[in-house]
Amino acid sequence: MMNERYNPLDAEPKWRKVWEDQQIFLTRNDDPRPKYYVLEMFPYPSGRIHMGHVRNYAMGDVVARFRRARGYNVLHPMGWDAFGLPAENAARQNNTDPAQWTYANIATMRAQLKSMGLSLDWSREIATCDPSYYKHQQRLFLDFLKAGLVERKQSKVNWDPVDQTVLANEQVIDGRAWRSGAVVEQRELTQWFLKISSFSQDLLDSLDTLDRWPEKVRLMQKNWIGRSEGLRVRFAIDGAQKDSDWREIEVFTTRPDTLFGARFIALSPDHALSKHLAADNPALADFLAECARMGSTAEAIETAEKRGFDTGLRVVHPFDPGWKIPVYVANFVLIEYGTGAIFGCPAHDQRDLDFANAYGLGNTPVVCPPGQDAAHFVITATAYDGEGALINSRFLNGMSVEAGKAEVNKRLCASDLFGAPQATVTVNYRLRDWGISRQRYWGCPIPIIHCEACGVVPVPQEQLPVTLPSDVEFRQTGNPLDHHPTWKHVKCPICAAPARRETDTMDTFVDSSWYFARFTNPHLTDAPTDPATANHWLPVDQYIGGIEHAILHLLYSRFFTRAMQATGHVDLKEPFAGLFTQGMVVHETYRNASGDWLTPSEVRIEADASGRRAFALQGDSPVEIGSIEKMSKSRRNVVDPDDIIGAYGADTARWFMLSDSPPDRDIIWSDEGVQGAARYVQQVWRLIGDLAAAAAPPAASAPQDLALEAVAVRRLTHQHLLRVGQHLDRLRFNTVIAEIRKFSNALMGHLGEQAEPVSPGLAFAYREAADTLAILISPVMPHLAEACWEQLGHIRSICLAPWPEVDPALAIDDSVTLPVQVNGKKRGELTCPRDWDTAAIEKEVLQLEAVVKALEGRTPKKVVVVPLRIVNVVV
RNA sequence: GCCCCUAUGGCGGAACUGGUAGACGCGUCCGACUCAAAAUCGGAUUCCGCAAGGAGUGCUGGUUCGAUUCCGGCUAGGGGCACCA
Repeated sequence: MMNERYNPLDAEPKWRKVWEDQQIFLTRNDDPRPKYYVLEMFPYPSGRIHMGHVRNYAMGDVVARFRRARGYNVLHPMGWDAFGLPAENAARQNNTDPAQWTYANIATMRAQLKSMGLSLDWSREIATCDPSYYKHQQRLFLDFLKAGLVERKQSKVNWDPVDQTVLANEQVIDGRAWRSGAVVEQRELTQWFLKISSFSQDLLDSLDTLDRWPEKVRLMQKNWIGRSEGLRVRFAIDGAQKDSDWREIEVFTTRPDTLFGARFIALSPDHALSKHLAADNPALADFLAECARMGSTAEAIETAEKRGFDTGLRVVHPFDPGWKIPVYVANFVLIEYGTGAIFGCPAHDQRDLDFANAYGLGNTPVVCPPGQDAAHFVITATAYDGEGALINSRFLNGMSVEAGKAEVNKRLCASDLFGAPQATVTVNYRLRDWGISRQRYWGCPIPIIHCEACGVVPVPQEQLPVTLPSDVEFRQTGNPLDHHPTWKHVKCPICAAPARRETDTMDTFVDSSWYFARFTNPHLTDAPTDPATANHWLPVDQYIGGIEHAILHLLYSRFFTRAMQATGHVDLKEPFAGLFTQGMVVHETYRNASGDWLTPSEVRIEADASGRRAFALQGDSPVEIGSIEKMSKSRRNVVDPDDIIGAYGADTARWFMLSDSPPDRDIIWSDEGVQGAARYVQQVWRLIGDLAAAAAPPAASAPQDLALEAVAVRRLTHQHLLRVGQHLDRLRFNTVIAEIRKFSNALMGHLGEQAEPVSPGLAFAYREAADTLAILISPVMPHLAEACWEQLGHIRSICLAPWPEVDPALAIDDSVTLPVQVNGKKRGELTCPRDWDTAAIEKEVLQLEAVVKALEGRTPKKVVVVPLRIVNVVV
């Protein structure tokens, strides 16, 4: 018998070498088995992996290994989201080359990921900063351009004054830049846009088909797309010339039912009419300038008063030619949404009420809440936006809000203003087009040439890739490509005249919007994808990553897949059939008396019945144990994966990462927990050793008659095999681990009670149990599983072993133990054959001593028998 | 402000579609081994109670033979959106 301790630090590298030498995780595109594509969000090569990566990739690897054992041809690739600002910042600080910095980081992190024992097909590795990748991204851009999915337009953009670049709306959080944290300014620039809004409705509708996505993510995307149905209404400007450009104002409203409550029209300061009027009205021009200066931070918006400027214009109410309504320019009206103009109904919209109260415009209640007296219902400081009956609204009086909307829609769509319908029913979306221009060096160049004569000219496909120059200067602020002496000067592809390259590069979210497709044929040189292969592998069956990408990355990828479908690169709409969002890794924080944060490795913990205390290793002074928070450099509550793997091995780290907490919730990293996992590694090793000593040879067949205890062991095996498989299917890794521990606990208990010698039947049962245990742990602890497998006498890698089949006859007991309740309180148990009918159970239950006692002579009113579950005697 | 999610022992959490609440682990306590410690192994561990027994899944009401699970009302914590008309 061999009961030496298992040494993961020796064993793990050995097994990884075996996998690599035998190319076990190489995936062939022409493998005939059913496909399964599992993908974890690829990392940004920041320098080192962190515990969040360990958790993410451990989960994906369990899925990959489990599916492989279940007979699937698994695609499980890895790559690098390698463009982005940190490389440029490092270049600026240390005078290094962004490419060198990035590739050095990749080398470090690749080695770290390999030390985790992930079953990745490294032959498919890609880096988005490599010309062999971004060449195809440029091709996609040009194809999208041709298909009308790209637009160049002047637009008001979010400008990050620190990073000196443009940000998408999604990258502005509380008025601040998502990366630099700077307060974002508004600027007018010409930008490239991807027309994500042309898919608004489809992106919304298809959310319903994503039944293996978290409800939360679908809801967030739904809100982000922000569909609202309403009416565009054209108001004639009072006294305007018939043929004037400024004879009407169009507004968007979702409350046409409140049209008789209108008190004003408000234009956005950026509305064309506002600017037109300001041209010969200096006071208005001043007001517009003031609005432009106003910050867009959350606080600024929160505290900003509603301010307006009376233009002096009046419009005509669409239902009453004699009713004139004043036109204001108001600071709270957004140019980007709807038509950039609204009609104000103060009684039923809080913003409108605030504005009306500030300018003495009054209000007319037109919706009367249920139970209120219409004659006495007044609005003063709080608008009413609920349901009710319409009042003060002529032909709408008495109608519900819903009916009123329908009536107004019907009438206004049918009536005429200047030869066109006065109103149209429309749908508005909050989702806006995706501005991708960035004034940065370390990104994918936009393959466009600007020519004085020919205008905007796409770079001809055969000239792709447009590569980044390597000799760049980072000491100036702004875009290094713009400062480069030669790079941007080219000949126009059409007329050969001197022309200028586009110096903006693409938002890095573009890079990650199609990498999952590239993995299917990653080294193809003449096209982004080969559609047959891409269509075979896609969609990704299981995608795993952080919830922080719920909107940005996932929505962009959904758009990109549609755009790639429209341009013939793939033939599907939804890239990710299954999505799983894992929780963060969190840890206690430690602070010494002078308020400095300490890392976990600088702290010693003492615990007894009175609680836990911490002391600094240096000086042994007491340390305050603070709140549990996401691992971060600022709080120093980080644990380095290298340290853990170096001390305990990868299997222990993986096992602990997946135990305890449900995978979608945060997990608290604790040293005690890791030690528990390390203990279990040794337990399994001992148990397998003991079982191996008593087990039948590999591939032995079952003896004819099995003794009772042999059947009992087989039942244990098949019952736990069944449950582990069920939990794995549902990605419930914490309960997977609990079931495996239950199984090994039961086997240890059994082995402890068993007297020598072992019968042939029992030897067979041990063989089955040990083989099964090794396979059950193999997705989570692959190195240990290999060592156990070898110990059990197997020659080929456990990675090639099929997942055992559950024998239903063994997985299901033929007798059941039913809890017996009297009036809902448990009083006893009844063990009976599985197939007993209700009547037999009822009869037996009423004779149970505990039941008779609890009845105290009373007659049962009713006996509820739930088959295989419970019996309840009701008195 | 609007929308959503969550709440179970000392701690992380388990409980399939309404059916024995607390699986599995961590911690703690007791014991074995040891000169001793570590490691390891065995036992106990929701609360009250010596016990019989009783109470118990944030609070509160309801549906049900039976509720952690379903419904209504609250409280607390977390998240998303936010002058979106």
